[in-house]
Amino acid sequence: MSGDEKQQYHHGNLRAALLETAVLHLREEGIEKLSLRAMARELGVSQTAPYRHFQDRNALLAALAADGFAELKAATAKAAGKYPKDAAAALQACGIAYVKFARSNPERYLLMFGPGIVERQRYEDLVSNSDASFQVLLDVIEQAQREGLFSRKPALMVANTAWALVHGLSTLVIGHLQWVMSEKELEQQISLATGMLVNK
Amino acid sequence: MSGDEKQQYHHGNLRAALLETAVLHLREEGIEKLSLRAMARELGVSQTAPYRHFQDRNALLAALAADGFAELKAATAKAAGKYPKDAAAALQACGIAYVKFARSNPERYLLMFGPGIVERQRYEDLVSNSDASFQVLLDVIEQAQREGLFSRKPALMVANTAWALVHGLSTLVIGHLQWVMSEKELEQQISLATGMLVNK
DNA sequence: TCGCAAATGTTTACGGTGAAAACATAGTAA
DNA sequence: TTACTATGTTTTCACCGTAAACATTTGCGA
Repeated sequence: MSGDEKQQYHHGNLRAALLETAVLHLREEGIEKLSLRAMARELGVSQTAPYRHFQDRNALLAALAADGFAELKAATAKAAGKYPKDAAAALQACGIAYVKFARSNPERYLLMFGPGIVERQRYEDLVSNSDASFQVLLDVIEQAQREGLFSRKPALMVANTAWALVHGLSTLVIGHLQWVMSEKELEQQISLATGMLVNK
Repeated sequence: MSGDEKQQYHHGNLRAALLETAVLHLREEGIEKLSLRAMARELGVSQTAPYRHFQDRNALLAALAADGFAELKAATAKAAGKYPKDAAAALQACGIAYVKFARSNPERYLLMFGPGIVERQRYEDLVSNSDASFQVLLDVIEQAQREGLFSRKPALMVANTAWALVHGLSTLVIGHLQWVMSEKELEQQISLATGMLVNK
């Protein structure tokens, strides 16, 4: 795109630019205030230009959430990958990475799991990215079962439980607790929680 | 007041009526679409009348959430009260009641814990009702510890874990899972989850 | 009982929003 | 060059939240 400042009719990369500034706006003002018009203004583009790239506001939010799930998956997968031979440790690392993601992207996390997007199932890659991020956790759990943990418990229910736990910790840590804590305390909390699951 | 249908200047009970129809609108359309004007119209009242009872839209939502927490507290307390001598059973019952509340009031639940309300701490009874509903769970946990469960673990962290678990199950059951299940399966899932906590 | 203040509604008005429709321009491939 | 397609723009509409000024009712103290 070069460095010259000429006013161009075509922005050149509006879609990406929209998503980028949307993340910023989301972080600073929350979902309710996120306005297509304001973003268009900020990008020096007409108020209806965004509609060339997203069917409507909801679609923009869905894309934002889909990206979020991709990042979440990457973060947890990376953490879990560090302990290929110790599923309990992997689970714990995974949980920590999960909650940290939520903690450092609170508004986006709430968008991903909140009521902000209607008819989510209509957005293919939102669904698939979401499933993929769950799969990471599921894999860890299954690995754990191969190592003898969670014996005689239905795998899926265990995975549900584990996910519920980290998801719950995340949403609570994000906004609804005074007991939000230091990095260190947070890790202890997560360790204790996941530890209770693996029965240590 | 009375039963005659005369057009009256004063509605008589606008505040309560607003909250009531807000619950309905919330259930049917979600928070984003909930509009003061639409509600006013539906109640046959001018579009600015609601502002006599709520400072702004946010305050209305806060009141709605506060009511929700009161109901949640009542539901869990009632469930827990059935097992005064068996904390593990009480915890389980409490969890089931909690998730069922969320499941039957999904939009409201998401309002209570989501980003829909800004500056929650500014609304006194939202904060106090929220705290009170947490207290129910905390009491059960402490009772459990007196019975010897969760030995040698910090009480607060255990409570956090328990809350995270039921909260996580709730939000997941509400909207983000295909594995949303029958009433029976749900209870099994919760039993397994809380069971894993109490180490059974 | 009267009268007045507070509570509750109404009218009007402003600026912001999502979105549809018709039109303009730029880039691309024949 | 020429036509097609992708991308922006202008204009327009129907909403929305909410502030200000005004009206009516109600309830309470004299």
